[in-house]
Amino acid sequence: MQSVAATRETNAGNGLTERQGVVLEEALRLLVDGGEKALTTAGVARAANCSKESLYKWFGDRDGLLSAMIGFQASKVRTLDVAASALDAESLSRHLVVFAKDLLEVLSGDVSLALNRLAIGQASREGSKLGHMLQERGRRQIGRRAAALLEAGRKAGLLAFDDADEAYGALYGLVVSDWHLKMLLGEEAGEMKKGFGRKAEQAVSAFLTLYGKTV
Amino acid sequence: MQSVAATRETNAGNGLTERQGVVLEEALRLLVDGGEKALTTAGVARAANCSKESLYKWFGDRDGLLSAMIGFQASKVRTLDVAASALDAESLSRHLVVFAKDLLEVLSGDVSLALNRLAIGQASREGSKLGHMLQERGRRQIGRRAAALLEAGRKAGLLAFDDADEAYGALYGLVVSDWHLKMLLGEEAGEMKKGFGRKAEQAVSAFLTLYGKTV
DNA sequence: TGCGAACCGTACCGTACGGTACTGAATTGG
DNA sequence: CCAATTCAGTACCGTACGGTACGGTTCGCA
Repeated sequence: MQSVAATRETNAGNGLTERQGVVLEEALRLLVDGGEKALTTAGVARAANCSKESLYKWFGDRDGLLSAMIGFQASKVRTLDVAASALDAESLSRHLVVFAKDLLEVLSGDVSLALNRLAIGQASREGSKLGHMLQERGRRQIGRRAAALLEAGRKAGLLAFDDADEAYGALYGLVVSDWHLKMLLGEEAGEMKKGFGRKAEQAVSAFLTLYGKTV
Repeated sequence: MQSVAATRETNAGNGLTERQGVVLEEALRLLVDGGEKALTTAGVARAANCSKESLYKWFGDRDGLLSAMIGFQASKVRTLDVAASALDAESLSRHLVVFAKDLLEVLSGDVSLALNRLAIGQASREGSKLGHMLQERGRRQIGRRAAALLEAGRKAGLLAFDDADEAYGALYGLVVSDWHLKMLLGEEAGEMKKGFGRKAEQAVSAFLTLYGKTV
């Protein structure tokens, strides 16, 4: 990085320089590969070719680094808004299946699993600050996408529910079941990914049986 | 263990002396209170009034202690077998609701959450040995209870499903949804426990809509 | 050309943890 | 009453980590 013009925050509204983004990327790679234990300040500095002093200047302390990693990763995942096109029963079903597959893909991603493990590990102490961040910045996003989809389905007379949260909870549970926990516990994700398509279709079919208006 | 007479394993078939059981109990308390970071060998020794040397003699190393803790806790949770009584639609529903509530109670328990957090934290490295233990000794138990219940329902002509695992997956998902993850991430469990009853009934109702034979 | 800011690389410090070794007390069996 | 075993308590060692300080270098800027 050189002249301040080029160093200026190029990374959305994060207040992060691109150099810092590169460092966070490297830190995420370390976390994914070796878990929290591998995420040492010296290790990050070595991997990213920066000095520990810079790390502390940019992120304050180790916890600040962790928070920045979660915020950084969340900022990269933009949930595309559903084009509120006219829905019929068939297109709603297709949209739901796509959503279900995306959900499974996101939850089984390397970085997602690593960050969830990190936040869960820190949940006992420290008031679960990271847990709230992950919940807010991650789940809320995909939850909004689902809520919009469900609401559109209801507006189109294709779905019937009183409580949108309850309906979303059912959809989430049918799609994810205990797969997420199994993956967090270390079950090989590679073997399970093949079943995502079938699982998504089954879950959506069941969800429509519960909440669909069409017979 | 020495003269084998006085020190004999009094704790089921675990090969554990009762003294060792007390130590593990204390270790679990430390883990629940302060997370993995609080579970130091010196801390356990101090809390349990034993020497570090004894800890290493009994459990080998720190990982052995962790494994022993999981095995010890699992050995205390005995899943009562369902009395294969004659089922009608109403009693099946009641049994399912009880199962759902028990499931939520177990998953939201202090020790369960702490051990799951511990195993998840260790999942990245070490081939997730603890994760498999937890999966095998914990989930398998309650899964068997559910499988027996579902099978009884099918035998009685009250449930219709081809794949028992799939049906159980749906039941689990409808009951638990994302509550488990939220609690693992540090969401206050106290506030949520009030909703367990309603949640269980809703989930069972939905499950019977999907897999019940009675109209 | 000289100044200052940012930064890399490394050395350093205090601490805390896992694991081992030793000592003295208690208990047991003969 | 004595010898043997176990164990608590403590001291100790090596290591690794979080955090800080410093020398040297690059680069923009005047």
